[in-house]
Amino acid sequence: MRLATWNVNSLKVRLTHLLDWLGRERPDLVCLQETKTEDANFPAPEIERAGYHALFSGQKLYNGVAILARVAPSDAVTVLPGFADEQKRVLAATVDGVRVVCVYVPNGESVESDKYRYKLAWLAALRHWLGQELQRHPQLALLGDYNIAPEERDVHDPRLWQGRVLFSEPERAAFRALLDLGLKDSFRLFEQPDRSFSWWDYRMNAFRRNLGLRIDHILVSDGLANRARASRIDKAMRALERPSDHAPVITELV
DNA sequence: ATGGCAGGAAGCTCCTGA
Repeated sequence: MRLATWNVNSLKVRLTHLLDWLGRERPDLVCLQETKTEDANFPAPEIERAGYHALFSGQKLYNGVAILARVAPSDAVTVLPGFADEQKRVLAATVDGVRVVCVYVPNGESVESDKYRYKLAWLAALRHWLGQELQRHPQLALLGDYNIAPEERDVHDPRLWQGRVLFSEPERAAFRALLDLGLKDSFRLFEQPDRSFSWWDYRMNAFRRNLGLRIDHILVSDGLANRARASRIDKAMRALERPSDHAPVITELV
């Protein structure tokens, strides 16, 4: 079973890239973030023609998440229980016996921002809910744009990013708190190239210079970790014309 | 160098992202 996550930064703009990529990689399951697409405008026919069922929870302008799966998903949830939120950032469903949770974690803007406090509160609510989900679903995967680089090796210049949003200690602590629930960072279960990142700023030729962060992750429960066989970042998608600023992350399970 | 680049909605500029 091949699991993937990709922040597409507008599904409308990235649809051709997505369909080409689905045909080439044939993932069994894909979590999308930043679809920026209202449900009424979701390109369900094109996705279905590519061989995928689609669940989606979107809104105009910002946010928006979707789950694409070759097997029909069931038991969908579109809200973070106990956390009133207008923003469409969560989608969970069961796919082929695996509980899949797709998240678009708030960016936070800066550590001084109200959005940063919202980010930390949101992450606390996610952790609380996931604790319950794991009790019910030992085979669980949490995929998405976490907007957190967990370790120094996930940041092109840790000294530059020290204390800043996406790499601040409270955010990294929130990430570790997710691991403490019994989740593993599937990318780090395998040997990886140095300076592996999943996001590069559009500006300053950041991609060409590989000035990136690894902020998109696939965490798997202990019940799934022993099925993991490989994980990688599909950096080539960031090199295309008119790319998303994020590259897809793919984890293979037996 | 708080710059730069991209998407969306609006409408010739602004907000947000990371």
